[in-house]
Amino acid sequence: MADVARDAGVSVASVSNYLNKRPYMSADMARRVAASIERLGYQVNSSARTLRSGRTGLIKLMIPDLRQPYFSELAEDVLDRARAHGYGVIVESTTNSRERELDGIRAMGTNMADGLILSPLLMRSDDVAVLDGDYPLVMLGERLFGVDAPHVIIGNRSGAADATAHLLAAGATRIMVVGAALEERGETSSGLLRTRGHLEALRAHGVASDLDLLVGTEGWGSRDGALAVERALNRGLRFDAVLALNDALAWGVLRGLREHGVDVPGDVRVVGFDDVSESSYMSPSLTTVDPNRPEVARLAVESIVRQIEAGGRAPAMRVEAGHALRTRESSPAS
Amino acid sequence: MADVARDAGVSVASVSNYLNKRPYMSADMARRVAASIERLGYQVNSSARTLRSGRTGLIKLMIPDLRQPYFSELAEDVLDRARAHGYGVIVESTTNSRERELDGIRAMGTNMADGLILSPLLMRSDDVAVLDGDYPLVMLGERLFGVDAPHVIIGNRSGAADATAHLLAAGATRIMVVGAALEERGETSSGLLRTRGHLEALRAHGVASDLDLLVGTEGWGSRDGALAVERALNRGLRFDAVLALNDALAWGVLRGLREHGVDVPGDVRVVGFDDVSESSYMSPSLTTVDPNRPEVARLAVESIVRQIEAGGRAPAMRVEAGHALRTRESSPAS
DNA sequence: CTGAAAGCGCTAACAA
DNA sequence: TTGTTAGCGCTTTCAG
Repeated sequence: MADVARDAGVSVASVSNYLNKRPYMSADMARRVAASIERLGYQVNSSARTLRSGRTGLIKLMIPDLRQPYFSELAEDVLDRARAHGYGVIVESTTNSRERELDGIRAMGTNMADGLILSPLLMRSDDVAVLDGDYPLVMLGERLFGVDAPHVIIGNRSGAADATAHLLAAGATRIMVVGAALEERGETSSGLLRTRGHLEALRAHGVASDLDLLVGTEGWGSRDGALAVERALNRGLRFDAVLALNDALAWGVLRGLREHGVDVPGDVRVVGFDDVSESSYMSPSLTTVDPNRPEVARLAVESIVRQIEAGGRAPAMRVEAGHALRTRESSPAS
Repeated sequence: MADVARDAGVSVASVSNYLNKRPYMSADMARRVAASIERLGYQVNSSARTLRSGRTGLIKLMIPDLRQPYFSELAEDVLDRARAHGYGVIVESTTNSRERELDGIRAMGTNMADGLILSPLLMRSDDVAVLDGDYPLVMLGERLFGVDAPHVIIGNRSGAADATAHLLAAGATRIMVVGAALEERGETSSGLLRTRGHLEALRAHGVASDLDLLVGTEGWGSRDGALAVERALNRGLRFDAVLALNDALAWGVLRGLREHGVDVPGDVRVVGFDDVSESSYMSPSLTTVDPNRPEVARLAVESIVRQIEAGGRAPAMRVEAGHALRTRESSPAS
């Protein structure tokens, strides 16, 4: 920078002013500085800028697993919005490890990033203390409401309820829920919330629920969905519809049913959750709940940027992204 | 840090020594420093460390699109290997924009990251100059060999050749290639290389190639695959096998065929490329070329880390990750 | 083995 | 409007 200043015959401060687009600069000086920068091929050293200004220009995004299409698509959306605001993104996948999740959060103390967008999966409510701090933070999903920071929530309950209502309207009487989760010591999770939404819808429609139809899975991948169907069919479980709690599970369900000669939607209707892009191209194409991922990303990034600019964490609040049922072949509108 | 030094009754230099695990420290001092750090909850400020040491502890990963399962799985693998070496990863998706690709590369001049792992998509050979520099760099894929840096290549040609040989052995005579690319002013691309591998295999087996069977697509998503089949069928193209140049295309192909009542593998066999995890759970499950993604990630990260530790870019060289055909239902072993 | 001190390159008061 | 200058918090010689 000193070189540029010398070359342009101005002070380093003026170069800094130019770089940071500060007002009150003669057009002439701006021109000269610009020319010198160009000639010398100067580029700011971001570490120095960071040390002095306290800003890294980086947002940290922590998600459970990039291999889940839902999260990779979300990450892409976040990258996109962040770039629009001039920020880079450090992506961290917690790979379903609670320790990694906690470590990643603790690392915020080293000022590697200006803010954190966190989609927690395994943290427990007694872990929320690690999130204490004044750095900008946005929580994604509906977990951990004890945290005093903005939450961008998705319609887990209402989305699942809509999906269930849709199946009931189509005449389903026995809906198997794949990926279902039941109350676990006060913790919330997408699975739990979606399951709950489903049960609420059943109740609202006066349909009795059958615990046998709530099928838990180890993970939330296609493999788990296929396995769940396999096992259900083998033990003679009767069902005329499946609500898979995410699309990857639903793909596996479609495959599992197909393998057993069960026609979709003829014999069994299937609905997923997430509206991952490939779901339109399954055969049959998948009816699913669209949680409006781009909106989630937009709200999250905007909040984090606002907090960064304001210089600290914003108080707890909830914004919801809205959702919609995408009706396709696996469970056409009745 | 000064606080810690004061609290422990030592100099800041000793604290720094402790932090950086330098040798020659009395066990007693180490203990005291550790205790003070613990008590004060001290965490190093990475910007200051970076400014002074010139190392960010960050690797930049540039890929075309996180929504492509191939790239999100690759990114996850890279994240994993990088973490194993103590590095964080700044992910940048170039979203199929050449300008963005170039901008991202230029930003390396600001020392935001210690090294760059680049999977180029749209750069042209006349753009390679932007990659000039001494910073650690690893190129992914088989493009841009003019760049003087290590390349981790995948078996595009040989993988496609194997897939083709497999189809021919199964009795296929007319193989439609979906996503095919032909020579374009000296540029290489995965599509081109895979197409070339296919043609080579045809030739090796004495099978005439029919240009009509080389079908280009706009993108490489399921949608493009489904459209390609749709159009081929509509214009009466005859084929008894499909080589889709990536799995997402293949999924679309499976759907397209299914919609038209074409049985897979009975009427038409289908093979993909990438062995993305969900491909095992399509119905039928997809035969595909496994490019050994984890190995690609491992080689890339190890090379970049080695370069970072050596303090600069390594000379051009090629390491290949190896590949294997995964035979599944869409084209069983004959 | 430990401490003192000189910057890394930049930004932001403050002065001019 | 532009210039001077004091650090940001750490690492790293170099002395002791």
